[in-house]
Amino acid sequence: MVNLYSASALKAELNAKGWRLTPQREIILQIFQELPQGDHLSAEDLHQRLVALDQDISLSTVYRTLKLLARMGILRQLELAEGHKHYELNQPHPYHHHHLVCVKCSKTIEFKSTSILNVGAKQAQEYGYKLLDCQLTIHAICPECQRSLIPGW
Amino acid sequence: MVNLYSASALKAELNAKGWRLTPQREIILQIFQELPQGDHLSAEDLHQRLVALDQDISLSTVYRTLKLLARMGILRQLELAEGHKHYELNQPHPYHHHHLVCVKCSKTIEFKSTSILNVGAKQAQEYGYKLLDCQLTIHAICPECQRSLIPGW
DNA sequence: ATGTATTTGCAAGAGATTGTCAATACCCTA
DNA sequence: TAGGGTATTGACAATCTCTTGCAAATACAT
Repeated sequence: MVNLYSASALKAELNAKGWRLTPQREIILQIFQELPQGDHLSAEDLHQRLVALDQDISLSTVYRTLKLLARMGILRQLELAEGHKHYELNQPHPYHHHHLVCVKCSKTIEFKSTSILNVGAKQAQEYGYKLLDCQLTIHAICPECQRSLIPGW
Repeated sequence: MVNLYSASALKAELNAKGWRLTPQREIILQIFQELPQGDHLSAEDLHQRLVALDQDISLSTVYRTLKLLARMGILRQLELAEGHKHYELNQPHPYHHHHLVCVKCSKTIEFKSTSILNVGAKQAQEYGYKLLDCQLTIHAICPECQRSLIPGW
C-alpha cells in the first residue's frame, strides 16, 4: 500500500486551513491507508476497528473526522448500500475507480475508466469548480437477484 | 414535458410484478413528470407539494412510493446534498444527465455525456447486471465557496 | 359482485448523524 | 519552551431521515 499522506503532510494540509493534527485524525487516516485496495468502511466499521486496536476514539470523532477528510478530498464518500455511507481513500489514477452496485443485495463491483476521470475534470474546470472526487455509480440488479423472486420486490 | 409513463403504462408495469396502481402512485409519478427539466425533489419536498395540492398522502406512502419507483427504474435516486436523497425522473438519452455538486453549498450543475452512458451500459452488461441507472457525481467546490472562508471549513 | 392480497395511514421505532458543552491538547508566539 | 488562545475531543442528548407494525381501506382477478 502506497503511503500517500505522511503524518506531516496531513498536518501541513490541516494547518494551512487553521486546523490541527490530532492523534485521532492521524490514526484514522492510517487505517484507511492500510486498507486493501477497494475496501471501504462505514463509520461504524471504522469505530469497531479502532476499538479492536485499543484506540479509544469516540464515535462522534469518527463521524467528524470522516466528514472532514472527505471535504478535504482525502477520502471519498460512497453511497453503496442503503442506510449508511462508506468511505475509502481518494486515490489518483491509476487507482481511481467506480462502482457497479446491485440495488437489491448491495453487492458491489469496481471498475476503472480514465475517460470518466477526464469528463469529470473537464466539467469541473469548465465551471470553475475545484475538483474533489468524481464517481460513476451504476445502479443495477445482479444476476442472482434477477433470478430470485423475493416478495416485496 | 414529455409524458413518458401514462397511468395505464405504469399500471401494466406494476401489475406485471403483482403490484397495484393506486391513486397515490399515479399522482406522485405525475408530479415528477410535470417537473421542469433537471428539477429534483426530496421526500419532504414531494410531500409538501402534495399537501399544497390538497392531496392527502402520508409521508410513509411518499417514502414507500419513492423507493418503489426507484427500484423499478422509473425514478433515479440522487445524493446531492448531505442528509437526504433527491429523486427525479430517470430519463433516457438525450435527457439523461449527470451532476456537478458543490460539497459546501450543494449548488448543483447538470451536464450530459453520452460516453458515460456507454461506459455504464458496457460495465453492467459485462457482469450480467440489469442496468437501472448510471450517474456520474462530481464532488467539488464552487467558485463562490472557494472564495468564502467560513469558519469550520 | 366478491374474496384476497396489496396498500395506506398512523404511530411508534430504528439507526445514522449532529449538537452541546466542559475538559483537553494543538500550535503559535514571545 | 512556557503560556495562552482556540480547535478538538468525549459523553450523551437530540435530531432527523427513513422504516415498520398493525388495522382499515382498496385494487384487481375471477
